[in-house]
Amino acid sequence: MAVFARLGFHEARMDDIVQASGLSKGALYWYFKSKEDIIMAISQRLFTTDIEQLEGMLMAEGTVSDRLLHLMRSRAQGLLEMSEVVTILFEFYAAAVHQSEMRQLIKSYFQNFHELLVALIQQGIDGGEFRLINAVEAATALDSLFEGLVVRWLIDAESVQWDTLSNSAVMMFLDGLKK
Amino acid sequence: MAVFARLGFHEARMDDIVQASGLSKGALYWYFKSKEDIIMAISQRLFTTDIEQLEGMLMAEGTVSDRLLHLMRSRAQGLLEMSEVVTILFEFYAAAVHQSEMRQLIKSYFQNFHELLVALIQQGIDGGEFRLINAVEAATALDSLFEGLVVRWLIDAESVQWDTLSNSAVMMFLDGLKK
Amino acid sequence: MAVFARLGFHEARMDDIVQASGLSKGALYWYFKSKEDIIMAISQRLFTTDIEQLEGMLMAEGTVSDRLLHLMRSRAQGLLEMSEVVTILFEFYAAAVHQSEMRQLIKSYFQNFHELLVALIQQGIDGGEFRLINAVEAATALDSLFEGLVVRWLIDAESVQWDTLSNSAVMMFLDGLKK
Amino acid sequence: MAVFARLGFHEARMDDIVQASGLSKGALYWYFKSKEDIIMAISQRLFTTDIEQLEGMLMAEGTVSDRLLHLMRSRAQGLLEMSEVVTILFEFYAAAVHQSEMRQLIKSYFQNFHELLVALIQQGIDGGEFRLINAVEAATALDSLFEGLVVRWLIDAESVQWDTLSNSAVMMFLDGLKK
DNA sequence: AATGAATGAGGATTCATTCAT
DNA sequence: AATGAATGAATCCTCATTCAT
Repeated sequence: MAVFARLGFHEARMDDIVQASGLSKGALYWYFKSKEDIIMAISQRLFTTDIEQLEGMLMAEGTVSDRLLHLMRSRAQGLLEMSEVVTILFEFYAAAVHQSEMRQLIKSYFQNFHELLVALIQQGIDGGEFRLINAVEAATALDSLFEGLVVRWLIDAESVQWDTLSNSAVMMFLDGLKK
Repeated sequence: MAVFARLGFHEARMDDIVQASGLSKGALYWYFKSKEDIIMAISQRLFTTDIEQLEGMLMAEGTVSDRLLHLMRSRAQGLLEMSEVVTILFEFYAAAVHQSEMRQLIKSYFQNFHELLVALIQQGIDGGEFRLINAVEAATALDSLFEGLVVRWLIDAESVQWDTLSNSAVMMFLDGLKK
Repeated sequence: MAVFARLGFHEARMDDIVQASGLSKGALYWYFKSKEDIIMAISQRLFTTDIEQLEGMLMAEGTVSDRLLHLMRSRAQGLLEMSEVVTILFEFYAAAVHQSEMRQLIKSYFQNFHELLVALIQQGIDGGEFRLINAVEAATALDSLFEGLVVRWLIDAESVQWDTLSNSAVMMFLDGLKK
Repeated sequence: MAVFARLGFHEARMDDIVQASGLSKGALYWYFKSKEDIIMAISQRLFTTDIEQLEGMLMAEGTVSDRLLHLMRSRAQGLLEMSEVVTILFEFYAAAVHQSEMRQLIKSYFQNFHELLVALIQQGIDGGEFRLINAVEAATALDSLFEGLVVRWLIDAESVQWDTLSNSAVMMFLDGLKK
């Protein structure tokens, strides 16, 4: 992951990975049958949702707004922790456009979050915390808001201050949903 | 652009471009000194803002909300019109991570929109249409919302219905800004 | 051909061919898309019968025996002239076992000679020169006699003296056909 | 042998042999020190003449013609019995061209038969069954006839009907030798 | 301005063989 | 005797770029 993050999928040479991994060329190919295979393995790790954690959110205490805020903050936290490595994200997105396997994987990843958001927002509506909005559209918007912040951050790190933004941006949006 | 959109930057061969362009190999190199050069030329075309159009927005009639809505809709419209070709977007983003020239270009592109949004939102605040919010943060959020929709759309076209979403998602958000 | 004859298909490196041909690596691949392709091209040249020459035999003057003898001698002559290169023959035969394209080619090559022999022998029977034998079987035998001499010669050059053998061996056989 | 017959020497991987043999990689290398070594071991088995059987021929009852006919038929029988595996023959011949050890082995194998044939034919001459021909040349021709049938058969199985041919072809030839 | 044959450094992959266990 | 993970030299092929015409 470090090698791909540093050089990109195409510029990264198998020799770079050999060196970084401490494996021999043969050993690397013993574990992964091709460069492509390594990329797929990484994507699997990167785009696998911790479903239990998500479901925990659904059951958690507190207002829906608070929980959504918390969810976004913890996702932001996750990104920051692996910031050395997230730069590959676009490589995966780019690959997804041309490879259906990759596309499926990322699609599912997106959908998992999306479904959680829909469920949470519906809770908010049912519980009288939110107005009678379209939960699916609201979830898509919130999803996109987050995804867009990630994009902006990757292109121009300084333009996105996670600590303040993940609060204020999401709160602004949630304000629009509230009664 | 069509070739790159179809194959991606790395998979696209100069011979593919030669064929698609109807030029000879020599002629292609007569006009562009390298593959890199073609990519930069495309990026220049893709990430150049029509400043005048943006400034027109600032002066236009109507409520700020309406104008923001209109802006988002026309950007969405623009994307849809070149949907054959937008799939290269991630390639450019990926390239931006490793090449400062590309990064600068996209950064500026983002910033142009961002500044317009800041100005518009400030108008809204000053005119009493919006609450006393942080205009920069609100603009970043709105920016990101749009950018995120694009990402989701590219990965999973069906999950983003531009015609309804660019309305409702943005409106939801704007509701959060309103008094 | 020289390279393959010297080293065999597998031991011969593309670099050897590059060197022997005076081409650059790129140029070699410009003309032949793979090593396989070169081998197929050579086989095409090697296993292409000069049909006209064969047909000439059919019309020629003289007894059938004389003409058969002459045919065998001229085939032997042909082999000797390219003796530097015939050593690849087994490589082609071995390849034919596993590749149908190669097998077809060699099969046709064999069949061309076979058909000529059948026709000639039939002439001999019809003209009263030969006994009432099965022309197809006789042709197969004569074919095989020649092919077997080639095999023995390639394995053990000294055991086959073309100048005397192509005479005496064939004549012995023809004696068996005569009235 | 089965693996080599199916794939050829070069295409056959040690892993293929490992799998086919049921041995582990280490065990395979415990018994054979290299791929080459396996090939040589197979060749030894394949190109070892049953000298006693041959000598039996010399002493056997019956006319020389009958015994020659019987010899050829039993060789043909032998080939048919291992027809799954004979396809490697060309691989060995091809190898013989470049490796003197292999060449020697096959040469000796050929010579054993050759010497038997010479002896038998000489018997025929001495016994008045055959004309006063050159026994060595006649033996070479008969050898070659058989070898050529094998070649034709391997390339185009249908063109050689062993049951009828090993009779008629050889008989035709023998007719040429008879008084 | 245009052509397209030629270049060759570079790179992913293979696979016979080894060796610690 | 047996295992199978590990080795890395060797090889085919690619493809952006050049340049004589």
